[in-house]
Amino acid sequence: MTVNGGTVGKALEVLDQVAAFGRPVRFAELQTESRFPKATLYRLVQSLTEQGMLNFDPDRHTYGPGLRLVRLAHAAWQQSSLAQIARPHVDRLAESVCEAVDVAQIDHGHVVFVDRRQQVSAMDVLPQTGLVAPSFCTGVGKVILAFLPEDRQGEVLDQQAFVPYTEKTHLSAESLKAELDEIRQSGIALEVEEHFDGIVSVAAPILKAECEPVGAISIATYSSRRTIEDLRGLSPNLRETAARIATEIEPWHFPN
Amino acid sequence: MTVNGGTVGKALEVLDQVAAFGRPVRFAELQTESRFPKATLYRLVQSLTEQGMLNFDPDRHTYGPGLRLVRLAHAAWQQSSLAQIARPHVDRLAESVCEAVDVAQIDHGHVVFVDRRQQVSAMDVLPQTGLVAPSFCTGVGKVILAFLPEDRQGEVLDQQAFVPYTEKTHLSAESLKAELDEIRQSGIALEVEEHFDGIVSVAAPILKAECEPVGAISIATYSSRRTIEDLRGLSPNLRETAARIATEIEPWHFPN
DNA sequence: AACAAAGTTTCACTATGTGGAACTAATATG
DNA sequence: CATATTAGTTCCACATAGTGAAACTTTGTT
Repeated sequence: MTVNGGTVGKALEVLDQVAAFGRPVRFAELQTESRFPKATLYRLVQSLTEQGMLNFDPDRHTYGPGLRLVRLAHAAWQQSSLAQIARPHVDRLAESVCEAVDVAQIDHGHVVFVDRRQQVSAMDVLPQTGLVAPSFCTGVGKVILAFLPEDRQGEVLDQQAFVPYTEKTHLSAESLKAELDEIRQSGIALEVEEHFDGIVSVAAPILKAECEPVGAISIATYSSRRTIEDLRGLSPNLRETAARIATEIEPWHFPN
Repeated sequence: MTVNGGTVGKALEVLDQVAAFGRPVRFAELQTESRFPKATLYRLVQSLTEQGMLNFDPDRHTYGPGLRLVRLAHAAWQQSSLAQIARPHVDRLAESVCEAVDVAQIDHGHVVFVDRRQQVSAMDVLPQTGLVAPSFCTGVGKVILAFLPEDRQGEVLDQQAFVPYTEKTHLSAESLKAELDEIRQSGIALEVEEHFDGIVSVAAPILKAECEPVGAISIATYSSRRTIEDLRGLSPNLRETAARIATEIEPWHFPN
C-alpha cells in the first residue's frame, strides 16, 4: 500500500522540519527533533543538499530550504489556475475596497494562500503567498469547510487539533460546526480575531458549478480600522468578485 | 560518495519533469519521457502524490505539482533574506522609474527570480517570482557572473549550453566572457533582446562586503518603450538601490 | 463485442539505504 | 594548553525498501 513512501517520505519529513525552523539550522538541532538516528538523518540531509532542496552554508554549518523549491513551487503556482484566473479580479477588488485581498485553496486540511494583493501602505502581519494556516480559524478556511460536502468536511474536522491561536479561536468541532451552518446560509464567513489578535476578515467561497468549493477569497484588515458591520458591508462586493472568478473556471480546471 | 541520492534523486527528477510540463500530465506521457521503467515510475509518482508533492486529478487522470511545494517554497523564500531586504527598495525603485524591477539570485548556474515588482499596467511576459532562466542571456545573470570570482565563474560557464533564445543571444563562452569584462568595468549589465525578442533590461549586482555578488536587481522593459541610452540612463538609480540593499546585508546573511 | 491502450499489481531479486559504533574534527572548560 | 565535551563524518554487516519484467485489470475506442 504505502509504496516508495519510505525514503521519499523521510526526506520530505526532514525538509519540512528545516522549513519549519524558519531560520538556518544546524545538524545537531535537527537531530534532537528528528525521529531518525544520526547516520540516517545525516544521509537524508546530504541527499537533499546535493539535490538543491536544502542549502548548506559552509561557514555557519547550517541548512536552510534551497532555491530549487522556489523554482518547483513556481510551476505549482502557475498551474494552480485559480491564482491565475483570480489575479485580475483580486487586483480590482483590492483597489476598490483599499484593503488586502487573499486567494486560498484547501490542501490536506490546511489552507494555502496562493495569492494575495496588498495595498501599498498596509503592513505585512497578514498572510503571504505560500503561507499555510489552519482552516478552522481563518475566514477562507471556514468558508471552504462550510461548502465542502459532508464527508470531506468530516475528514478535515476529524484530523484537526483545535489549537487556540487567540482567545476567540474555536476550540471544538462542535462550536465550529454550528458556525459552518450559518456560513453556508449566509454565503460568507466572518473571522474576528480568531487567528491573530487585531486582525479580522470576511471570506467568500469560489464555487465550481455552483456547488463544490475550489477555493476562497477574503478581505482582511485590522479590527481597529473597520467595524464588523463595516466589514460585512464589503461582502456583496466580495461575493460578486468570487462569482466572477467562478464563471471563468472551466469545468476541467478543478475536477476532483 | 553519492549517498541517499538514489531514490530521493529519482523522485525529484520526476517532480521536475511534471513541473516542466506546465500543464496537467498523464502517466503515459511521463512514461515516454522518463528513463525509468513503468513500474518504477509508477511507484515514484505514487509516493510523490501521497506526500502532496504531486497533485492527482482523479477525473482527468492527470498529475500536477502539489500545493505542498508552495508551502515549502514559502519558507525558502522567507529565508532568502535577499528578497526580504530588497523588497522596500525594489518597490521604491519600481515606482520612481515606472518599470518592472526584478530581484534574482544565482543557484547552480541558473538565475532564480526571487522577487519582482511590476507596474500595474505592465504586461506579464516578463519573469515572475520563482522563474528560472539561464544566466548567460539575462541581465541579472550576466552581472552576477561578471562579479563572481574566476573559479566559480568558470564552473558556471563550463556547464552552460548556449542555447540561442533569440538572434542576439550569446553563442559561446568566449563572446560572453568578453562582455563580462566590460560589465565588471562599468558595474552594470545591459541585456538587449538576448532572452526574449522585444525585451531589454539593465542589471546591477548586489555585492556583499563590496566584492562577492549575492544577487542582482534589474529594470526590464520593452525595447519599443525605451532606447538603450534611455535605459542606460536609469542605471545610476539602479546602482544606488543595489548599494542601499547591500548595506543592509549583514555579514552572516550570505556566508559562503 | 472485440480490441487497444492506459493503469495497476505481483514477486523473486538485489541495490539502496540502515544504524550502532568507532572515528575525526571543532568547541568549550578547568 | 591539555583535556573534556559536543558536533560532524565514515564504516560496514545487515535487512529493508525499491526494482522491473511480466501478468493482470480497468478504461476507452471502433
